[in-house]
Amino acid sequence: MKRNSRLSLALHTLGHMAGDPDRMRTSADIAEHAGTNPVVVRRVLGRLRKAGLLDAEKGHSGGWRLARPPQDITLADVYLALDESLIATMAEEDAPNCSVEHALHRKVSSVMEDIERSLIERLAATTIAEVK
Amino acid sequence: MKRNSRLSLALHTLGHMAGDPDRMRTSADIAEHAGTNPVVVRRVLGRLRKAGLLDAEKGHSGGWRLARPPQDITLADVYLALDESLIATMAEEDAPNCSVEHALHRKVSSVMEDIERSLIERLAATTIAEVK
DNA sequence: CGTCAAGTAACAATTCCGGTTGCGAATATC
DNA sequence: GATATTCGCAACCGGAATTGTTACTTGACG
Repeated sequence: MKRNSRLSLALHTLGHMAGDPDRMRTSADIAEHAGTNPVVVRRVLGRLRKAGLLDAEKGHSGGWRLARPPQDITLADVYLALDESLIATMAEEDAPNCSVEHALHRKVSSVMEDIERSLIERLAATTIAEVK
Repeated sequence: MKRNSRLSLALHTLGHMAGDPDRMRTSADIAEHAGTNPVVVRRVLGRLRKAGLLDAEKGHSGGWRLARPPQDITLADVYLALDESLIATMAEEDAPNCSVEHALHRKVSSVMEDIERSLIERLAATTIAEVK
């Protein structure tokens, strides 16, 4: 798998879960379908669990399941749960003693923050139940 | 220097050039001011040269200079010249034989493209002459 | 008690990026 | 014309980040 695959893996999995919310899935099942490793799956889905989007149960007949109805989970929820920005932030300068550098950083950072807000707004408009 | 520093370096340098457009600067000068290496500077500024934003001259009294008045160079020009997206693209799946995967990819990609357009629009509203 | 599955730590493999060196080409100065 | 200076470029190194993998622990169910 390539880079930046965490969001892809998370959305892909939740998309399938939305289609059959009651089914319990193990990380091995999910990993096989997604073409990756069970540990990787647990790493990614663990974030979603901590964010309250998924429930996980151990032992026999254990696995993963949606913690909320799929209509109540938006793409923004998943994006924010992963805490992994798709919007690059400006490289912070250690010693911003240059006024030009400082002004540029402020300007571009301001734009990027607006863009990030806009992205979240767009993602919040779609739930995982709508993606099939 | 950290990641995503190419745009920072480019904008920083052009910002200074905008304040004194006639001065010729060598990559060694620029590198020292930016705290990096002359070769790195040439790598980054070389892209801007190919995009028509900068002129470079070899030999004695050679160096770098703006190719256009600073009022005619926007942040978007620099961003596009570097051909380095600040917006992450979705990991392309090799075999998109999964309909959920496919639908998700289309949905998210569509949003990301809108966001990228929006970013460029925002960057195009500011010229390097305005950042001081 | 044994099995199954998540949770987690540790390590290897890969990729990406800036930094560095070296050399060639072009141009100004002597 | 010789020399010095500067960009252009290719090759390689090293660090950082990410994914893949192994191994072990914890907890739940039959």
